[in-house]
Amino acid sequence: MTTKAEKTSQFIIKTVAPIFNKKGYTATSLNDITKATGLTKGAIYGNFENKETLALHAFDYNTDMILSKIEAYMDKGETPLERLIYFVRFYKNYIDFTNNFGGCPIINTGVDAKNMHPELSEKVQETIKKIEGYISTEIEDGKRIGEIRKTIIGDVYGKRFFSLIQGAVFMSQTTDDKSYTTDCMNVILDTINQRFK
Amino acid sequence: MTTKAEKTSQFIIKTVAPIFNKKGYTATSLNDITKATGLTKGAIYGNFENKETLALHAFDYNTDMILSKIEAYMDKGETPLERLIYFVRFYKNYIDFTNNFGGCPIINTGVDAKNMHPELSEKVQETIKKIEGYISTEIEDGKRIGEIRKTIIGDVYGKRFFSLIQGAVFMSQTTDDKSYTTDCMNVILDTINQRFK
DNA sequence: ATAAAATAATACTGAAAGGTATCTTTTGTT
DNA sequence: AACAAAAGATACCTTTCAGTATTATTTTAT
Repeated sequence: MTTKAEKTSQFIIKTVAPIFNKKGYTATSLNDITKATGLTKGAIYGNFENKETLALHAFDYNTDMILSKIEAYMDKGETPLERLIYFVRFYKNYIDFTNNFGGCPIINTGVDAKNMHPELSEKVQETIKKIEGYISTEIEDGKRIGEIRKTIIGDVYGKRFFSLIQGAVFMSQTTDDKSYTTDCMNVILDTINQRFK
Repeated sequence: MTTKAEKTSQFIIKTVAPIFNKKGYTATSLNDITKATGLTKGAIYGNFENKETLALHAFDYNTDMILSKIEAYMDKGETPLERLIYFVRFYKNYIDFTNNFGGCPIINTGVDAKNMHPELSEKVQETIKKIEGYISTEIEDGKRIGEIRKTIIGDVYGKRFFSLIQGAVFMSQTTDDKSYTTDCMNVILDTINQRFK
């Protein structure tokens, strides 16, 4: 059973998540929050200890949304190599997806929280490691079943691919030019086809 | 002749530039500015119309610093291909360089200004185009003198390389792990050696 | 050296910030 | 339907915010 408070909390997080993502922690004011939710400060502080706690929940909400979507995409593949390819394909439409809530939360929060908010910054780093793990795990699994060359090191390509992905996403979202992501994802797919098999 | 005011203005910009870079526009307060400079609000507002103008000058200061350093590096090369290689080598030490003033201003300001400050965001985009131009110009020049294959398109590799560079820089600076930039710059250098000649 | 002009310090403003204590309303239980 | 408990609204707190008008102090040119 979900209580009223639980539903309100979820509603607040969901409503506020894109605002924190767009404006960053400091620039998002309690006024922004009450205006967006239609609730008063009393309601907000009844459900969350303070602005910081709410921001942490908002980041979790955003990342969970992305991670579950990645996983759903990868599940379409039946072998490690196929799952890896679906992972890359996911990022072809990533910009359209994240534009709905103000851009990539990893980049936005990563930059916003660095130097400003250690706890939030830590969460970003964990998310990065998790997504890199998606890549390296599939590579190592692919090696084990003979689908991917033994010379390909999962960790190396996890970091390398994710660097290119995040770089392309940053460029696309700051210049409003989708060609960065589409081209770079094709580069990754070519690399996989030419060197991984 | 440089007047007192011009020197003070320059001092303020120089002192405040890393603060804006680290904390972002909104999170940087007038109190931060007066404390860092040792000056009072009267002095700040005597030299700058408002906080926004100061932030714009601060961004220009940061980018000019980087652009001049890139150009100095590229000047070491005597041919287009050599200059391109020196360009990439520059980014091998980029993290150590930008750590001194709180990270890459293109990434930091790009994220901070997007959705929040159109004029600053425009400046970031111009800087991106400028640096991509460094890459594509050398490629096209290299093609002209027969140093680089005709099939290599400058614009394409300008965007592609800079995506990987900025991605690696983002990863290195948010995870405090220099290996992203060192590995990715090696990847670019390998690509140049194997496909450009 | 001095007067005029430029520059910086002081003291202040109203607005907005995050947060809280208290009162009111809504909810679930009997 | 009545009541206790939970949830939300109101009104207020202190602090900090960007910005300014005025006063004091340096510079600079004569």
